[in-house]
Amino acid sequence: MARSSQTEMAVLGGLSIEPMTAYALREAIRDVLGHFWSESFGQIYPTLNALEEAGHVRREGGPRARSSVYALTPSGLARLRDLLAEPVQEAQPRNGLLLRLFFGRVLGRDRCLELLRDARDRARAQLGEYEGMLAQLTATEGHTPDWPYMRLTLLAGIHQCRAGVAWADECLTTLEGDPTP
Amino acid sequence: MARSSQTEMAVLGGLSIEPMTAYALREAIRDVLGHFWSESFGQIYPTLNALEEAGHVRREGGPRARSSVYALTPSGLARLRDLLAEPVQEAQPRNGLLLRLFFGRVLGRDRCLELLRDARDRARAQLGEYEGMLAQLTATEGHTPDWPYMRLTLLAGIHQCRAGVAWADECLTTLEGDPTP
DNA sequence: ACCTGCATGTAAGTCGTTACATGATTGA
DNA sequence: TCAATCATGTAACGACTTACATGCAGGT
Repeated sequence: MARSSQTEMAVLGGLSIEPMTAYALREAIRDVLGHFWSESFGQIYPTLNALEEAGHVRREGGPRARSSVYALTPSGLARLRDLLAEPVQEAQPRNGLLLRLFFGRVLGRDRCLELLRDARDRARAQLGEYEGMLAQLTATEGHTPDWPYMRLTLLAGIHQCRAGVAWADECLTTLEGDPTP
Repeated sequence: MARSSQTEMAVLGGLSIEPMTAYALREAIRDVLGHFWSESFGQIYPTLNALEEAGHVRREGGPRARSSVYALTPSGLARLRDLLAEPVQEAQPRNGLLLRLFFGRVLGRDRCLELLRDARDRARAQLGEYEGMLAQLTATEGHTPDWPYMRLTLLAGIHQCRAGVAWADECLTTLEGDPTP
């Protein structure tokens, strides 16, 4: 068994795009899924070993080679399908920014304004990045069957950022106009 | 030392609103901070004990009483201020819905459409709840100095939900119109 | 008499990160 | 030759959840 079905899903899914080394897999997860997923080495290596033992991935190059490429087997693809079909399990929310703002009376209004301005600026910067990535992706339309699905996740990031900017702006306006210190 | 500064922050913050029992604290965190924070009993009790030992909270009623109320001490308030001023540490993102959609080619278009419709409906329902809560909160304007800060976090939820609905709608339109199976 | 809700805690287990240890390859 | 990057793994630790164990109070 892999460490968790969520990690297993990300690993099998990554290999369903194309075979690669554990190292490349981690980079791909960081660079491509980065805005909605993350895995660390400490998860990826044990998971790959477990998946190999279960016959869900095939290791080419062997453990002694300087680099081994993992590829999905038919049973691995079936396993991925099963995992993807499982109900979505939401992580319980933990938003450090909102926690600090909620206790804003203790933190002080000025600090809250700083936090909000910061959040807005980061959301704006992030939005620019996503829009650039979307433009790049749009240029390669049709190159891969994964294209429409990759686009979905980028759009999610874009909508989130826009909402973040709008929220921070609205809050800044009301808080700045507030006479109470 | 408490288990983690994040849990400590939530616990001290809760008691900064008003003194209460561990049980009530957990309920308050679930009901009031629920849309952006969560803590379980297994975290709250040990944290309260550690905080009492450190002198940051005072326990009234003692461990033998059927119910003991915890109150913030001056040093606890100072500790809370320090914690709130610490830089926000973002949890690494883990969005199970987006992970599934990203591998949508394997999952199948129909399943993806289901997921999106479901996400949209849940976002809509959630939005209604938040708007109700905001109306309720607006009615008690000025009753507590925490008011403007509570409002911020509710607004965040509302903006998030609206973005979620708009995103799902946009994705549904493009995916449904897509001829590729 | 019994059930529900309030209340307090512990223990085991899962999940995940971080730091450490190691070594090959490649380009400056 | 030296640094950076690619590459593979392990061990220790930390955080958090879940399930369990217990008991009182109040209403039906």
